[in-house]
Amino acid sequence: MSSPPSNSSVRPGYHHGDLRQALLVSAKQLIAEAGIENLSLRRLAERAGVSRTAPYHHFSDKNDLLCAIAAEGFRRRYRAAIDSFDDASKTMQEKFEGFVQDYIQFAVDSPEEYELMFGRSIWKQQNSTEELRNVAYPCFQHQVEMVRCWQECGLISGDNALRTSQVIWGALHGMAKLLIDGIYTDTAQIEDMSRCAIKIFINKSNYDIEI
Amino acid sequence: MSSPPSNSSVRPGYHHGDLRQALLVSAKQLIAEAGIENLSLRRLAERAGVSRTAPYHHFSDKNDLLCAIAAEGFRRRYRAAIDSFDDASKTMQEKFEGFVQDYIQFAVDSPEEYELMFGRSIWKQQNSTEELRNVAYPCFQHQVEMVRCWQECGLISGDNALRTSQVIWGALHGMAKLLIDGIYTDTAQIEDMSRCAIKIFINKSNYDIEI
DNA sequence: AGAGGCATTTTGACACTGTCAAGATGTATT
DNA sequence: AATACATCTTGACAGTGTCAAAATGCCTCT
Repeated sequence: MSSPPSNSSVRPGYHHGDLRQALLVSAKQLIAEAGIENLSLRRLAERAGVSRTAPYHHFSDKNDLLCAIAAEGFRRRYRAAIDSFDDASKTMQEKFEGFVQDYIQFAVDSPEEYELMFGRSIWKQQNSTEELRNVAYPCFQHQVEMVRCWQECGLISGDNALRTSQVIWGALHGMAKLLIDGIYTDTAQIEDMSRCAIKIFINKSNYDIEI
Repeated sequence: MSSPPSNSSVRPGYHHGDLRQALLVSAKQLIAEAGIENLSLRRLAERAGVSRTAPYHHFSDKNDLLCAIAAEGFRRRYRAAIDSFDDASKTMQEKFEGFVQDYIQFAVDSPEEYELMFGRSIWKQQNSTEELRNVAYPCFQHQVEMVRCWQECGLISGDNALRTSQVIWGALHGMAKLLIDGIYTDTAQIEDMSRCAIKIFINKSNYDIEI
């Protein structure tokens, strides 16, 4: 078969081929293995077979690299969220329940990636790249719009979608953080916690279908 | 006046006097100024006027130092929480509202201390000291007990105090984190957010007093 | 084809960091 | 006074992010 024109990682273009992509791949791998705090550009370079400072011609900064990885994650999450919410075969309540459970599950399944995407390191001060903001903010905005829908159909009470969304996201983010940071140590409670959160946020009058 | 026997920081006991205490004080100061990630034992030692490795005779580790500071913070928070909840002049609803607002306010006022106490660095893996756990867990437990009270008096719905407490704490922790980590950038919304959270968590039937 | 320009990579260096091993210093106890 | 012990210092090692300058290879233009 002839190689497809869009894919990379095979053609040796210049010196290395596609260092930028290789670095991103290795970085994600290293982060998943040992956590963000154990990611070093030097080891990354070594693993890619280049010298210590080679990465600096593809990322201005270590922070820049982290932002790029996070941006990738946001793009993926955004698409998944949209696909899930636009699934016509699901009721509004199912969509909300799915949103809650998927959110927590993502954090628990990929704690290091979650830590990177929503952690302070890339958001603190002026650390966030413009690219990161451009892809993350729509992702956040989408959550507000979903909450607005759930409010309009009566599933969730309240009129201010932004405030309500901030509280709900806060709850999911907080539970996720407490879990993956090691404060909530009993991971067997995850499902129960999610259910409890759903119960609290959904209008009582609408919540007589389930168990 | 003769110096009181309990206080320290004045008497030059051995070489330095009370290095351990001096390090804790300087560390808290440095953290408040520049954040946890910018705290280095070396600069700490320099500021205390001792050599780079002197701190290692009072703390086995950098992590050990951080845990000690966090433990101090938990002791203070625990006392404040108890004092507030045991205040007989406040209604149950006032206590809950105070709990929510105080929690967020503490995080916003002392973001670096909050980050240290509830951040991953001291909780991840086996990082937490036994001393830290011994003082932090009762603090967490107290929150569960408060929620149980609020449930028993009908202010908050649900029967499982632990689960409900996990969700409520999660929400507060999440909102606090999103604020101090720089994802929620508009700090003017703090009060509104707190109010919205209170409204969501309090039983609707009980919530006809306020505005 | 040759030459210049440019992206890419490397080597060297600097200023940091946490932490260990040995030795020196002072305090307290016998 | 001598010995034991806590405390502190010096030196060293292995890391880290990042900059400056030099080297290398690819592409394009003449």
